Amino acid sequence: MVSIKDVAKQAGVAISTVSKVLNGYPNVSEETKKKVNQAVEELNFMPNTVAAALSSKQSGRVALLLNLGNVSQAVDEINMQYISGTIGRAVELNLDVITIFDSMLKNKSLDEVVRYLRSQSITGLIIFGMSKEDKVLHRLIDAQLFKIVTVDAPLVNAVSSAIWIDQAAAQYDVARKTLKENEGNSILYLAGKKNGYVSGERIKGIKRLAEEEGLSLLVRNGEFSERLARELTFRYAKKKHIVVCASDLMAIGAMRALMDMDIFRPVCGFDGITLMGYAGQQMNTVKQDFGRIASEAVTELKRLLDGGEGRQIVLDYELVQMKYDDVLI
Amino acid sequence: MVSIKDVAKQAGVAISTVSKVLNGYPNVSEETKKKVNQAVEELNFMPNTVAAALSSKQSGRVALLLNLGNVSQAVDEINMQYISGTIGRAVELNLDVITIFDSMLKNKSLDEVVRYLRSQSITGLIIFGMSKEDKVLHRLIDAQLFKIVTVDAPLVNAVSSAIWIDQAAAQYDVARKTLKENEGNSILYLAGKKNGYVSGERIKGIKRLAEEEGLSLLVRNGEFSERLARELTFRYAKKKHIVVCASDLMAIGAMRALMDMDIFRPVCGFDGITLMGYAGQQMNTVKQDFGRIASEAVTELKRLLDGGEGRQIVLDYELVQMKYDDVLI
DNA sequence: TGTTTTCCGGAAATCGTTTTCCACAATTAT
DNA sequence: ATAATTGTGGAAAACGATTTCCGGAAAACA
Repeated sequence: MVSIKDVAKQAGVAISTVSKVLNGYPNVSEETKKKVNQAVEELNFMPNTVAAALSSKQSGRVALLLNLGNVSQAVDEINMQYISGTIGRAVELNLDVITIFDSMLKNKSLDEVVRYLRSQSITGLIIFGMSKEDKVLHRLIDAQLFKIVTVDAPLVNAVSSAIWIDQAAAQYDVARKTLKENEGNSILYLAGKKNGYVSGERIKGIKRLAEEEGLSLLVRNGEFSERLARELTFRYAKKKHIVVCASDLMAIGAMRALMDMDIFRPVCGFDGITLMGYAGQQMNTVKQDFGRIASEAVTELKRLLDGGEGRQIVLDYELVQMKYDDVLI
Repeated sequence: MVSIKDVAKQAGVAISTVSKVLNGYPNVSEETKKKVNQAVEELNFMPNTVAAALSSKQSGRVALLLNLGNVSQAVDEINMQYISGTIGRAVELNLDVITIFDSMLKNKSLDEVVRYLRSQSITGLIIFGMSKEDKVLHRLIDAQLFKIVTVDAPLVNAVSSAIWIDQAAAQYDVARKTLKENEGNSILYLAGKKNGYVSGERIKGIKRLAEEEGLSLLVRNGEFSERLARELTFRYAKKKHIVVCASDLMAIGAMRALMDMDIFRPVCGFDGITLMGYAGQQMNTVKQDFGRIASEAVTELKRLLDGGEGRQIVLDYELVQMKYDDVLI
């Protein structure tokens, strides 16, 4: 394997000089740079990222932490977009990505998690979809031992950034649109996880709408479960209701229940997943571009790794209607 | 960070001795082992995998190569199962996993790919869903520079194993079952990719069935596309046909087309993805356990890395009918 | 011309392991 | 008792980078 040593020999310079050129340090003359770069070309040299990671604690090894909480095909789609978005951008920024699932961290103490990450020379993390209850992750962020970007969790400090879309506003918007299109004055809201950050925000949004418009509002906890949404709809949905759901999957469950009950009332969802096209009925939903969110998260993490300060980033969303033709491939 | 050096000091032995204990080498007395293990406990030591990888070219860094060819939510489900299956098992076997998408390898020469893998200290690969046309990957396997496990591609040599299910038999079985349940004598077969290994095998299976049963068989290429399956069904499906599809997604497209045409004929699919539950009609399909396949692939790769010889492994499958209740979460 | 400053490039230590080789002690064989 | 064998642990050289520090040449200043 061709190493930096071979490049140095070929270029007739010292190893350290090659390293400097490669990493764009100052104090290297143009002439020397040229020699080195030429040698790199000739030898087809590519630096060993493992050695680099060992040597400088800086070299970008990054963990992607996914919450596989409910495994379902709907979530699969979202997670795949997270993963491909993350890895794609990471390659562009020369970061190595290790994918980790929350299940691998279960029953681990903070100490063990830190040790595991350190043993992998990981210096940065991107955490997707973490819940309020996850004590270990919270303490991990608090400890400020790693640069962290959270997605959909408002946790910011000196070395951690947070990326999200304004869930409350989005929920408000999509429900309001559905309402206006259908002339109702009563809402059944099927919420997500009790302890989820996004769920809480979405509830705020729907409450604001109800207040502003003077609507009656019935909130039930659907745990992001299609089955539960179905059951809750059977139990609580009245003819007057517009059913607003905290996720597309729940919206599909609700819609199916309504169809079984021969009640034809509007339902709206949240996420913009493909499955919505198969729901049998066109619905409003909030489309989040998960790939872009992931890509932004990586970009932000890179900024943190380069010494940037933690901050919040709010991304935009889009209201769409999804039907079969749109999702057909 | 606590290193092997600290452990050595704590245990009152040499660094090399600690390493030997950790890696289970012989020529270490029980007493010394005990001392070392105790020190490891006390210091909460965890070896730095990066340093290990650098030092011994053996230390298990493994790449997971995914073909994202058609991105669709159906494939997302499959890929997520591949990914989680791979990573889950890899953790158990102490392997690091780097996830790579085929798109990252596009337009790269064999040399570049090899260099990239080497620069990452990757010694083993698992390749999911590769096509016959992929010259670079074929040459990569031929070169025998890396231990490789292919899934659904019959490429075996001294250092590469292949894992698959018997696609021909599975296609034969599921079509035969559907046929027997419905008393037809004519098949419209919507095939997958022209150059896919699995597609070819499945065609063999359906041909054998047609021969054995004396059925008329019309084969059309559906490219694993739901849209194309839909169009082909509109164009070619006759009342007498049973429509056999090389994937669930195509089966859904075909089923929808039939419904639009008010022809009610059986359709069968292949894969066993969740989306089948939303098709509106219960269908036969072949259920492949992708998570298990991935897990077996990792196990096999580990065997190769430990010096095992390349071989073939054939996994089993299951015929199922999928309906909404089964997929509801 | 002599002194200071700036600019370049190299030598060497370091990161945390693995692995080879060697020395010593303990055991066995002669 | 001496020689040969074995078992056990340590010293030290890798692995391939990064990074600190230092010395000499060139440029700037006096």
